[in-house]
Amino acid sequence: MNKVTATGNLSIHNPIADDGDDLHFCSTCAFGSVCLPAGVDKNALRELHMLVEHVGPFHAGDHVFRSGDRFEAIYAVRAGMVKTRLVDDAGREQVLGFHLPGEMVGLNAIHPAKYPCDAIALDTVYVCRFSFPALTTLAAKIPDVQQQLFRLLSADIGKAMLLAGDHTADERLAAFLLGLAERYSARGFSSAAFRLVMARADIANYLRLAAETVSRVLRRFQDKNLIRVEGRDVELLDPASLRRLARNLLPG
Amino acid sequence: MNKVTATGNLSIHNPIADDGDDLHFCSTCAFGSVCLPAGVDKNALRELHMLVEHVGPFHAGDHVFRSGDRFEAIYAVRAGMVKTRLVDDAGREQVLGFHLPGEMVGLNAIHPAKYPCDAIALDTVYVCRFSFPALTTLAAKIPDVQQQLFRLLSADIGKAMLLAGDHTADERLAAFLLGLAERYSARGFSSAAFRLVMARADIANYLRLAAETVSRVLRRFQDKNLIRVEGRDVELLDPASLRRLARNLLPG
DNA sequence: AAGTCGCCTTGATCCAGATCAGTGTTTCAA
DNA sequence: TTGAAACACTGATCTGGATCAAGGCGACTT
Repeated sequence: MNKVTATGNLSIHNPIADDGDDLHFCSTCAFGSVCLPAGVDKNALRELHMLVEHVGPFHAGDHVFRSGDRFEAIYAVRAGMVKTRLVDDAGREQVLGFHLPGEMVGLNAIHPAKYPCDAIALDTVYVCRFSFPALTTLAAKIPDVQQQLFRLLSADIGKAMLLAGDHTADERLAAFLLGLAERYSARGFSSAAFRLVMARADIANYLRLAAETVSRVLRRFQDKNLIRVEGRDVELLDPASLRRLARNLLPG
Repeated sequence: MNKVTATGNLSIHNPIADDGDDLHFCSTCAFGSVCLPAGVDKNALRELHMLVEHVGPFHAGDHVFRSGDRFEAIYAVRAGMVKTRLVDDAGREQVLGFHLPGEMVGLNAIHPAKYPCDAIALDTVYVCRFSFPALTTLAAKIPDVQQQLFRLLSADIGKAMLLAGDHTADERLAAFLLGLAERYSARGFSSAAFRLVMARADIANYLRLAAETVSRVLRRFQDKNLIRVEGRDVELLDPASLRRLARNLLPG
């Protein structure tokens, strides 16, 4: 995980004054390719950095934003894990996703112009806040920024559609574990072993399963030597077999 | 439905020379608000019209694009209905959506840069083709175009997420019928009675149900006087009750 | 170190919807 | 007008995963 110096709740500090950790973070962030010095116009780049506010820390259970809040900004997770969810009028929760460091949150709020879901910290979380009006202005000036936004939005449609398919509990869980592994790996963390920061109930809800089913399937995967589970820590012992299980549900 | 003069397969003609029917279509299209003369810059507007190619007709079963094709353009349906689907390596189909006149197809292809799904005409279909590179260039110049693209993309994320929820067959079907009604109504068609252009099997697949279940639920809805079904024609007799059934699954 | 609270796991039972099997019905070609 | 094929409906049975019901197992308090 990124080590981030605590700076008090909701503190905002100038990113340009930030230290090496921040640069390391940016290199793995969803906006990294455009945030980091490339062939891009230097002034424009400075503008992108100017509009980023570093916010945090949030603690487990804190809301980054709430359903119904007016949409003003999208967020990149800097550290920790964020869960998005909606709660229907019967009070039932529906988990929409988990967001790792480097991933964006809030893209689904552009259309309704209000956040359509809650974003909740699962552990200690730091985020980058991108004012959306400022970002669109910048996007009109820097083609790479616009492209990246289109790509991020489009990718989310694809992800959501995959999850909507009808798949067995085994397929879903295998795909979930591999998906996490791949995302951790893309951000520079280990893809073989990682921590399930969220509760079993959250995993279950996200995958549209019962918590009991998640327990049982993890157990079964362990018995077949596909994984090793110990509490919230997982190790993928046989990614190839998992991939075979999940093949109908993985991107591609 | 829009009456469109047949012009031969894949014919392309200059939209600026188009007749009144096209204008009527544009007023109900997803891009209508930006395509049609508003307070917008006239030259820019002309550019948007310039980059639109009218393509068609496609006939039932024809592909508008195929999975794996290089992504170059997004499409607005002008007339008819388009189904998007993917086929996994085991040959099983997964229906991703149905697209009515005025709706966009292909937004989920931006990220992978290849179409991740097939788009197939369900009946006689005409589309507007928007070259994506041209569109992004234009979006950088006209804020309304950029905004509209962001909104369309964001809205699709929300739709896909709702479908991913776990819901009973009754909820799904009620929401499906109401959703269609609302979309037809938004495009200027009747919301009380319309035709299910797609086969029962497609509806079932889209809703992750068996075709038999769709039959049975429609039957049950009819017995409860919620709808009247006759072949592929439906009439919504009691939208209020349907809405109550579907409340956990409808936007909002 | 004992109690409490939040998970997590395991076993037993149940049920919504899938699957299987068979029968109409519509469409359309010749 | 007949035949064939695709589609739609209905009934009987089966099943994956939900639900119900108990424990177990840390991680904090006190």
